[in-house]
Amino acid sequence: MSIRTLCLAILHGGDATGYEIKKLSVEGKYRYFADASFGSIYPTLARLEAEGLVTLREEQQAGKPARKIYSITEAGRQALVAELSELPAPDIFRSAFMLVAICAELLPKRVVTAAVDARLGNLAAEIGHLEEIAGSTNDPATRWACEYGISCMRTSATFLAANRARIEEIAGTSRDEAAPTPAATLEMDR
Amino acid sequence: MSIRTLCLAILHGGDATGYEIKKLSVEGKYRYFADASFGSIYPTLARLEAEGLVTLREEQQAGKPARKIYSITEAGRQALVAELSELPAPDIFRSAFMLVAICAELLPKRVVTAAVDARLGNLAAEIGHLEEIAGSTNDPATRWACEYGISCMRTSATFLAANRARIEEIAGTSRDEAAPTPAATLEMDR
DNA sequence: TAGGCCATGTAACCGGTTACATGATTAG
DNA sequence: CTAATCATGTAACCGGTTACATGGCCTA
Repeated sequence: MSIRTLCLAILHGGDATGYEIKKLSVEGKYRYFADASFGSIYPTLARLEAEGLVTLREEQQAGKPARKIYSITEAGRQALVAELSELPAPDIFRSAFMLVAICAELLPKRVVTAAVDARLGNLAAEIGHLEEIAGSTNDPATRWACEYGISCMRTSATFLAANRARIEEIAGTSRDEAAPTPAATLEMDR
Repeated sequence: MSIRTLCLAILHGGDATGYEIKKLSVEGKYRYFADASFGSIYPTLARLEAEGLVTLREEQQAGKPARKIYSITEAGRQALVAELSELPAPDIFRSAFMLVAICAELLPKRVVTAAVDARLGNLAAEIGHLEEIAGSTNDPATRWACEYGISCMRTSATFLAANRARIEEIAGTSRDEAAPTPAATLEMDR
C-alpha cells in the first residue's frame, strides 16, 4: 500500500493537512495500511496536487507556516477507485514476537515471558483503540472494520493467555541463566 | 525484522544454502518475519560470513554453481539471542483488504465481493499450510506457533463468512458502475 | 525552562526489490 | 518445446526513513 493511495483514501474521508494525515496514519483508523513519515507525505501531496488529484487551500497562521488543507478532486476519487478495484494484495502479517516464539528453546524464560506480556499489552491497547473508534463513528464501513479487528485480536489475546505457559516452558527447559554467560560476552564483536 | 536476523534464525534451525533460505522465507514457516529476495540474501550471507557469524562449505555440482551450505557459529547464535532478547517490536499488520472495506461505499459491489472471496481464499490456503507444517514438525515451539496462527486465522475467516453481507451491502448502496458520480456527501467523521 | 504540540519542508541515506547474467536438468 | 527448478551473484533503482532546519505557543 503506497503512501499515495493512503493519502487519497484519507482525503476521501475528509479534508486534511499533511500533519493531520500523518497523525491519522500513525494513530487513527488508517494505521493498518502504511505508516507514513513527513518525509514521504509532503512530497506525495505536492505530487498529487501537480497531477490534479487533490487541491489545496491555504490558511494563514501567525508564527506558524500556513496550514495547507488538501481536498480530493473527482479525478482523485477516480484514481482511488481504480487502485482499490485491483484485487487487493494479500494481507501482510509480520511478527517479531513469532520469531521469539519459534526460537524459544534458545532463550531464557524471562525473555519469552517479557515478549508475551508486551504482546498482550499491545493487543489490549489496540482493542481499546478500535473500540473507541467504533464508538465514535457514524460510518458503517468503519464500524465493520473495527469489529473485524476487535474480533481477531480478542482471539489472539485469548489464545496467548491460555497457552503462554507452554511456550514459556519450552524456554525454561533450555540450558540458560545458570550458565556463567553474563551479558558481557555478547557485545564483543562490532 | 532484518534479513540478517532472519538468516541467523533460519540457520539456527538447520544448515541451508541461500537458495533454500529464500524458499523458507517465502513459503516455509519463516514467512511471517520478512520476505527476502536473492538480491538481499546473498550479500547478507557474505557479510555474515565475513563477521564470523556463519561458516560455509562448498559442494561442487556439475553444470550448476557450487552449493554454498551455510552453518551458524556459536558467535552467530549469541548474536541471534542478543537480537531476540530485545523487546520485540510490535507486530505489523498491513491490510489492503481493510482499506477496500473502509472505502466500500465508494466501490461497486462486485469489487468488494471479489476482495472478500480473495481474502477468504488466502486464509484457507494459509491455514492449510500451517496445518501441514504443524503436522510434520517435531519441534514443539514451531507447533505452538502454528496453532496460534491457525487459531487467529480461523476466527478471521469465520467473521468474514458471517459478516460479509453487511460490507457488501454498503458497497451495493452506492451509486455504482456507470452512474456519473455526483458530489460525495460531505460526511467526515473521524 | 524544558519539552511537547503544531506546521512545513529538504537532503542524505539505506534496506530492500527488480532486472539482469548464466546455464544445466527435469517435468509437462 | 516450454516452463519450472536448481543455483549463484551484481547493479541500478526506488520508496521510504532519519535527521535536519525553523519557530511560535502552551503546559508541567
